[in-house]
Amino acid sequence: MASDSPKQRWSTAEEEIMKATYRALLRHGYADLSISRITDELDKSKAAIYYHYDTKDDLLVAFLEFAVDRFEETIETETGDEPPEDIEHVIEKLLPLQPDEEQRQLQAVLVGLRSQAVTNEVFREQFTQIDERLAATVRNIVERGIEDGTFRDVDPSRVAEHILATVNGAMYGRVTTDRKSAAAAARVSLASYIDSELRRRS
Amino acid sequence: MASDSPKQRWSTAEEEIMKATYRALLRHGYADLSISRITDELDKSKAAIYYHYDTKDDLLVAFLEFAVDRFEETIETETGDEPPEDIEHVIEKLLPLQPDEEQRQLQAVLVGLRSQAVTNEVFREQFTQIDERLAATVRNIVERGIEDGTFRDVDPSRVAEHILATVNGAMYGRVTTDRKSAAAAARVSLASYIDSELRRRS
DNA sequence: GTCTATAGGTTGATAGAC
DNA sequence: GTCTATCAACCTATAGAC
Repeated sequence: MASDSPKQRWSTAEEEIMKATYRALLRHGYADLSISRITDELDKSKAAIYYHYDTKDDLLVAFLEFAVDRFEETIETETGDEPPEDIEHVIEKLLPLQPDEEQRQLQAVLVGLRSQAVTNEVFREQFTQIDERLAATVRNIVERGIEDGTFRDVDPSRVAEHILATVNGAMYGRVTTDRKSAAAAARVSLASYIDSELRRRS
Repeated sequence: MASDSPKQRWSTAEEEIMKATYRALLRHGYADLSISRITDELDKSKAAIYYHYDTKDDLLVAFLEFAVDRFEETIETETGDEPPEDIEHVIEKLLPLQPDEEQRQLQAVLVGLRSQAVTNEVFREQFTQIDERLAATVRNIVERGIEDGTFRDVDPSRVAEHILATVNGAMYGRVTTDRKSAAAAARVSLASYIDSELRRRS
């Protein structure tokens, strides 16, 4: 009942396994991930992993949740009451102009996991929900902007999907190509779009 | 010397292997691709594959070229002289409103390959070039539009990156989520953006 | 060029001791 | 909960016959 002791999702051992999986994925990528390679990053044996997870698939599903949690923590967005700034804020969280190493790594791992969504239904459901939540966040901001008169009477859903697709695509390009300034260029153009197409002329 | 017999990139046997690899990737995804699984889709033995390709890696690099060729064939764009329509044309090629099964499959395979670009330099260089060519195509159209007065004096490079990111992101979402109408919504909003932000008011 | 057979290594997973 | 030792299955790759 106390305010601390928040229901733990991961025991200490499990969290160590998740972190080792994270490091192994960074080093080898999803296609070359194996239990042995996770063990290489972990101060435990293979059998220890199988004590906590029945199969490799179970471990991967758990890791997907772990990575998604981390992702959604980093974009947790305390939303203000200035729609244009709120949108900028969300975009900066999703597609930082100058991402630090931690952000780049998490995105790289997520892209590896997300590609599995093509053939794995559990993964696809997770990423469907992620995009659903992100689109809803943007849509809500646009709706508020329309109500308070900051934004034109656009279709909030369409605009939200446009923004989400651009941000996702720019991030995708950032981790799968060497086109260093492409993501920033897309972001600048997106901001200018929001300003000119969304914002009501005064 | 004759106009036919264009330098063949793939022998008959090699093309059969590439097509079998394609089918195996569709069925199992990149992470679970093996020579045996390619053989399952092929009327040849494992040894036959190793006669044509020294290692699995060599085969995968060859397949990457094969898939990229197919992709660039499908978007080969006979460009007209009406910039707004040319852009619409390119976008429809990259992100069809109603993709047929063949288009969906090729995109699914490409997303699987592209995720390898995160950890594999050869793959990353290929996708860097693909995006470079696509961005250049869009940029050229925008530049022509500015010159002939159809478009406003926007930054062609930024706008091109914006369009490419949106299209890539919407395609990415299409093959990795179940959000069926998201891609179409993004495309409609993108078209409206091009019309309102790019097109010069008359 | 393609085959069968096989070598040698790694994989996911388990048994049994502590 | 974690360990070592082990297994069968599968993997990439090659040898040698045709």
